[in-house]
Amino acid sequence: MRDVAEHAGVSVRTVSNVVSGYTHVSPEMRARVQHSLDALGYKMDYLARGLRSGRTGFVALAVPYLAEPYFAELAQAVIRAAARRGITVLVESTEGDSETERRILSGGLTNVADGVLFSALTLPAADVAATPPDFPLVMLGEHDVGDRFPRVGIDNVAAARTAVEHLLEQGCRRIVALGRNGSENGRQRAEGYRQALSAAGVRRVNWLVAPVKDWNRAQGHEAVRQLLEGSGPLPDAIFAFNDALAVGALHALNASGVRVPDDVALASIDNVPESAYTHPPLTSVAPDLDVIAERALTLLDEQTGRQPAGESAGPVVARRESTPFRLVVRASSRRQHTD
Amino acid sequence: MRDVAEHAGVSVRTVSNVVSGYTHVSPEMRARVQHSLDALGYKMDYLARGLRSGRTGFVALAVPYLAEPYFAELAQAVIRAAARRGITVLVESTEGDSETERRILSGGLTNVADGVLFSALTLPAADVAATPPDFPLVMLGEHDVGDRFPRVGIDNVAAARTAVEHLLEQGCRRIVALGRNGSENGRQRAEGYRQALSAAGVRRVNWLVAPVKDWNRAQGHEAVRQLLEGSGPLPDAIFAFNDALAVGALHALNASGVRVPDDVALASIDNVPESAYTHPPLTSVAPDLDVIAERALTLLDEQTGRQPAGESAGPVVARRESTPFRLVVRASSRRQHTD
DNA sequence: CTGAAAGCGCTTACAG
DNA sequence: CTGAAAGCGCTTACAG
Repeated sequence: MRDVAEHAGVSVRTVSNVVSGYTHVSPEMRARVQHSLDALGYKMDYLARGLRSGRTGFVALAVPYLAEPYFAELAQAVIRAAARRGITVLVESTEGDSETERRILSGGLTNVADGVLFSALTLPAADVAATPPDFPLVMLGEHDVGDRFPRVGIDNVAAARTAVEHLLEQGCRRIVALGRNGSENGRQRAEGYRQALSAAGVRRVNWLVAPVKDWNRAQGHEAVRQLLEGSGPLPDAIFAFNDALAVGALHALNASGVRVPDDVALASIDNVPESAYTHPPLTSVAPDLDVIAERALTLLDEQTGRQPAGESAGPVVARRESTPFRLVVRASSRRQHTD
Repeated sequence: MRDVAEHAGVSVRTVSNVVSGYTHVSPEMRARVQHSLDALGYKMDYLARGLRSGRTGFVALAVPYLAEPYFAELAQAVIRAAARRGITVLVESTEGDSETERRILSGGLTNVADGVLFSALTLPAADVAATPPDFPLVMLGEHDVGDRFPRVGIDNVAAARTAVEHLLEQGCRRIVALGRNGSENGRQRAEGYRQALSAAGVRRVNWLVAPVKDWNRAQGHEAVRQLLEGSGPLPDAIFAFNDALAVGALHALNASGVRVPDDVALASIDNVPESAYTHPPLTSVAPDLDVIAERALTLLDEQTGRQPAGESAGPVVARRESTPFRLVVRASSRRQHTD
């Protein structure tokens, strides 16, 4: 920058003003500086800027498993939304490790990022209450860490209820839930499941499986395999807490020659791209990831811009933002083949 | 850091030595400093360190589509490998945009990362030759940008040949290739396909589809749907250039009631997790992503540590590293049901 | 509208 | 083995 200033015969202040898009620079001055900028091939060092200004232009995104389709999609959506704002995303994959989650909460990413978007899995709300993070943070998904920080995601109770209501409409009555209510996420989806059954006056089969942490294909497969090996009566539908579990379930069903949806219908939540290509394709509740990403970034901005003139250094007003979702009906649940 | 120094009654130099793990510090001094470090809750500002030392501890990874399972897996592997070295990964998704790729090549990520791992899609080798990047760079995958920079990935010719040889062993003779040879990646996989057929003395059907850039489920589905609608004779096998295309192909096959593998066998490359759960499960060539990530990081390190005592500021010795792969045989190609 | 100068939090020759 | 000091590339009151 000094070189540029010399080349243009101005002070570094002026160069800084130009590259930062500061308004009060005369056009001819701006043109002259721009010329030198180009001539010397100047490239802003964002780190140095960050050191001085306290802002880096980075946002960190921490997810449990980047390779799980849902999180990969989410990350993609966040990167897209961030790019629109000219900010770069730093992706961290916690691998479901609670130590890593705790480290992130205590600011492990924070001197390199202006804020963090955090999709937690195991983090106890008590920890958050004990040592509240002192940096801009927004939680993604349902994991509950108390209400000190905003959270954005779909209304899981409603999403689960929607999926189960759909199965009921198809005539299913023995609907099993595949997942587990050990996490906040699980509790909410289980609650939606119960609500739908109660409202319809249908007896709960209430059969819950799969460890809390791993809502993946392997767990879904294993759980349903065991169900099929058992001697009990088959359910006539499975509501999986997410698509990964549903894909695993479908695999077990297909392998055993159980017909989907005729013998057992299937519906779940996430609507990952893969679900449109399974055999049969999966009915799933689709969150709008672009909206989630957009809102999350906005809520982060609002925290960054804190500390106004007055004294209002109070805690962030926690908000629970429920983003829209829709049910995508596919063959896995379509009993009466209407189309 | 100054505060810590004061608290411990030493100079900042000493504090810096301690936190950097510099060897020549007396144990008692180290202990005293450590005590102050803990007492004050010191946290290193890596940006400031980077500004001074010229190294940030970040590595950038640029992939075409983060949400494509293969790239999500790759990113996960790179993040894991980087974590072992104490470095953080910055993930960029180019969305297959050549402008973005060019920007990355001209150093768009470089003042924030010590080096970049780049899985390019469209970047012309000529561009790279014209303005060779002046930062540590290693190319991932087969995209050819000339030999100024190391490249790591599987040997695609061999991988494709392996898959096709396997189909031939199953008795298939009319083997169609699903993909396109417009990219380097495509050329190599097409070449492997040809080699396998020639070696077996089998006539090429040589039927190539799907745009260069989008080897995804939708393209695979569409291409095979059109094939099935055509009046020509059906192939007895499809070799898809990657799993995403294969998943799409399988979807079209299943929808048309074509039996896999009995009518048409199917094999591809990537072995993404999804492929173990399709119906039937997909035969695929599995690259070892952990090895790729590990080697890529090592090759980056070697470039960073350049400029030895002597004058050898010559160009990096470009190396083509071929990482191991193995064929995972699943039901989609198993003609004689041996297990 | 523009200059001269301090400082963000570190590291690293240079002395001792 | 440790100190005092310069400087990485920026931004930003403070003057003018």
